[in-house]
Formats: sequence, C-alpha cells, structure tokens
Amino acid sequence: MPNQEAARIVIIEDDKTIREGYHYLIDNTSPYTVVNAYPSFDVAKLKIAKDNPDVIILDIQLPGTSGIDALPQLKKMLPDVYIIMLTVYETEKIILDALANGASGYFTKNTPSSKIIDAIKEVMHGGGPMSPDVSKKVIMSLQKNQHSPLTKRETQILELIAEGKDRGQIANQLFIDVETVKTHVKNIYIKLDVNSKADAINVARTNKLI
Amino acid sequence: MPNQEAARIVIIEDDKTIREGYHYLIDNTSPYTVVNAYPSFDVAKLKIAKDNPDVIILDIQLPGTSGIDALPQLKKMLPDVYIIMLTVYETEKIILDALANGASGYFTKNTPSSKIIDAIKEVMHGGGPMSPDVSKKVIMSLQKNQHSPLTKRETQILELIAEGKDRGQIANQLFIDVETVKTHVKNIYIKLDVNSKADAINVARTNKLI
DNA sequence: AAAAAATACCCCTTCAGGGGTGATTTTTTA
DNA sequence: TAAAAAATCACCCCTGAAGGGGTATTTTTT
Repeated sequence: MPNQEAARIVIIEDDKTIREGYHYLIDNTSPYTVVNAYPSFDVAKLKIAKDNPDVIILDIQLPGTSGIDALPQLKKMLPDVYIIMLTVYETEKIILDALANGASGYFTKNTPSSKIIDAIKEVMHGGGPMSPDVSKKVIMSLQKNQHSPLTKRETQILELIAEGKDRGQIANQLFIDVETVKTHVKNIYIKLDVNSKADAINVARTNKLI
Repeated sequence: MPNQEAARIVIIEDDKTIREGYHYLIDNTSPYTVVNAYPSFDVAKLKIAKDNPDVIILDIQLPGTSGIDALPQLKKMLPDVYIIMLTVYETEKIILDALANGASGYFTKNTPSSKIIDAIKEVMHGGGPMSPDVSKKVIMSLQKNQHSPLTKRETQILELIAEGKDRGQIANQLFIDVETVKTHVKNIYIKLDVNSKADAINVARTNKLI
C-alpha cells in the first residue's frame, strides 16, 4: 500500500479549465500531489507508467481513445491504480460498463469539486465512492421488477432453471412430478414469449424478474 | 412528491441506544420529523401504514422478521417509501439482496451519524446513498474477472451461448462450422468443469468471466 | 360460482452433450 | 529462430433431455 497521505494523482481530462481547476484544487487544498495532467489518453499512455500514479481521475469523453476504452489499457499498465471516472454521461449502461471494466468510483460533473478530494481519500482507503445520482442508477440496475407476469411457482421454477437444474432435479426439490414441471415451463415460455431455457433466463434477467 | 423539507421518518431498530440516538439526532439537527420508532418489524407493521413515512431507517438484524424479509412487505404496504438499510452486516450477498429487494440506500453502522441526515436528503432527491465500504462491495460485484481460463474465442462463444444462441446460430455468426462450435463448447466445459450450457453460464457469471 | 393456479399424463421430434480422432494455424518460449 | 504449446478448426456415432402438441383434475383465489 502506498503512502495514503501523499498519494500521486494523474488527471486525464480534455477540458483545460476543468483539468487545471482540479490540478490547482488538489495541489493546494489536499495532501495529494498531481504528478501530471493530460488532455487525452493517447498522450497520457506514453508517459503515465513513469508517473506511477496511485489514483487516476479519468474523463469519459476524451478526443481519440475514450475513457471507457482507456480503462482496460490503464489497468494493464498499472494493475493497482485506482481510477475515478468523471463525466457528464450518466446512462446506466455507460456507468455499469465503466465499473465492470475496473473503475473504482464514478462521479458526474455536477459534483462539488471538494467531493473529489473526499473520493481520492475513500479509494485510497478501499472505498468505492460514487455521486448520489450514479449510485442511484447502480442500485436501480440491481432492483427486481415488482410486476412480474409469472406466478410464484413459475418464478420459483425459473430461478431453479437459471441455476442450471434440470426437470428431474426441479421436480425432486419441489416434491412435484416431472410432468408438472414441464407444464409450468411451458406456461413460462408462453408468458415470456420464448422457447428455450436460455431465452427464458435472458428475458427474465433483462426484465429483472429473477 | 411529498414535502422534501419536512419528510416523515420512521426508525426500525432493536438497539434502544441507537434507536433513541437517531430519533433525537434527526428531530433536533435536521428539518425532518421522526413520526415513530419501533424495536422490531413485527411491532412496526401494525401501525406503520398510519405513520405514512417518506423514509424508513431499517436495521437488518431485528428480533423476529429480519430487515431483509421486512423489505418486500414494507414495499407492499408503502410502495413509494424510501428505505435506508443500517446494519453491521456487509457481506456482498446481504447488501445485494437488500438492494435487489427495494432498499434505496445502505449504510454500515460505523457510518458517522451525521451522514444519515445527508442520506435522508439524498433519497428524498432521488439519490441512492451508500457508505464507501458498501459501494465498494457493490462495485466489486459489477467488475469482471481479468484472469479468465478461457481463450478469446471460447469467451466469445460462451457469451453467445449466454445470449441464448444455439450451435447453428453461433456457427453462422462466427463463420465457422457447427462442429467447430461443438469442439469449443466441449473445451469450455472441461475448463469450467461443467457439463451443460446452464452450468457453464452460471460458473462464468459467478466468476465474472462474462 | 368463476377464474386462476398448480397438478399430472401421453406422443413425437429436435438438439445438446459424451465419446473419440486428427489437421491447421497462431502464439509462446526456450 | 526453431520447437513446443495453445488455439482453432473439422468430422462421426450415439443417447438422453428439452421442447411442441394436446388433455384433464384438483386446489386456491377472487
């Protein structure tokens, strides 16, 4: 673990005002040091390994390689670096993609600048900071749909199918006949308008039924 | 949308000290009103509908019905209520279960009390507040495993299987023979130690390979 | 009393998966 | 840079489970 009190920060952000603003802010109102600030990933990648940063503040909408595409490359060059995304985009897909690809935190640009200092501190201590609007979207992506067309039994059976159980195993577990399982499965397929286990699971997951 | 400046709060928490502490704190240092505080869900459920709360602060480890089991019941009684979980548990599974079942925010009990006031404000404004340790776990649950035993081609085929494509469709899409797809699938099964599509998808998801 | 859900059975076709074999190409590494 | 390893490609046989079709009784809910 690097020195948490003097973490090395790199900023990758194309907007000069924002870039220099954060640079100044971090250098002067926090114990952290900005070792470099770049206007794009394509410029940053040539030198960033030498910068040896602990935390990278990374914009998504960069000229050339986007922040999302930069993520796996940064993780390969600097496996232990913490990356905080900073962007105006906040669609669920982009947020989830960024986090899936190794971002440690995610803030939208309407976040008060002082929160970024807190965020650096949090990632250095193993946290995963997000702005409230971002975490709201993350939470929504985890929530189940309350209005399922499936009955309780059907939902139960679909969950077992999703676990990889076959008809026989499901029948045993629920103390019902294999043929009954078949009937339920048929009804599930009709309701979800699919004709295979895989499709049923996908439709169910997409609509957060299971 | 209820009056955001005078939100009605209910606390469900069995520890008297914590319960009364939050009660006092919220009533005296925030614009919000604690309309009631209960030591368990089983007591709360009899009266909580009349309390008409905007936000419920809910402990997980309650006597009788647990906070997790209380979630769907509360959501049924009060569909628009915001629920902030407050607990010492912070395993990934419990956190994800709580959020999947309708919690709007999640804090561990080492969170400074003042953060709870902020959290109430955030949920009232559509945010999804979480403490850094919690959001870290949520983020980890979203991240892909960088060290997959599968080759690119195998990962690609497994993703198509997970989308519900059959051998023929995969062969067409990748411009290879159906038999080749079969060979790849066999190798995937050997590497993941499974013997069905469903199990392969599950192992892959559990280990975040796809 | 009617509707919805859960239960159970039969026939038939298609596809997934187990087993085995072997060639060509790409990538790694010694 | 040549040898070894890994990845990709292709084919055959056989069995069992999945899925489509239909029918019908009992239980639960409204």
